[in-house]
Amino acid sequence: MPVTPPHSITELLDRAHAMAGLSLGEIAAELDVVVPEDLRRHKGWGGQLLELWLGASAGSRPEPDFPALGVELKSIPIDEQGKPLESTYICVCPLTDVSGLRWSDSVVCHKLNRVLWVPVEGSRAIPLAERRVGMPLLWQPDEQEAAVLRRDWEELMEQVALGQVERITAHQGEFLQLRPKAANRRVLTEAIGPDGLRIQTLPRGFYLRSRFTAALLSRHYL
DNA sequence: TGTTGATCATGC
DNA sequence: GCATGATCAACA
Repeated sequence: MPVTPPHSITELLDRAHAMAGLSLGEIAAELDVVVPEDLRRHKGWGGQLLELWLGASAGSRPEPDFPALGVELKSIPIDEQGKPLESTYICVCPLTDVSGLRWSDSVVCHKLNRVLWVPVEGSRAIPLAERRVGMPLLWQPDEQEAAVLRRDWEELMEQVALGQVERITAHQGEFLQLRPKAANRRVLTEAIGPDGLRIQTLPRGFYLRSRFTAALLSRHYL
């Protein structure tokens, strides 16, 4: 029952491989964690269970789950055919002081530099406790993927910098999209407005389209 | 039926 | 409020 952070990539992968094939209920039992009825009011439960098992540093800091290893952990819900059921949240989008911000310095770039993807059966037809964990995949974007991600990011951030954040929709971006990320629609944060003045707007987050994660998974597993 | 916009829990 | 972990559910 690992709780200390892994000392190496190898150790992290060993732990992740040991999870493959287990159900969430089995893992929860090992960790003495209660399994909720469903995820409606426990949306991050699965991800946090994996964090516990793998020894990820807890907390809500804007840094990788395994700081010493530079690895970000992402659980990804998949259907019967192994295709992602949801887009993947990456991080919040800065909405002020963004002029001069470069891709290579961005949180998106850093987070996606090394990701440990852990597929989990996500069909709502399967009781939560019975959903199984799949084979983990340690991934780094290849040149083409990185180029598109960079372009998406630059286009979105340019609009943010120009005070056009409220004109951005989730339709934009080939791989990366910008969507609301908040407790509810009444939450406000500061942003740059159309006239360069500060405005209050809904916080936004960067997400990876499921089309992208689907390609990434199939490229490795197929 | 796939996506977009909205929402839920938690810690600080 | 902001950052983490995400999925829900209405609508195109």
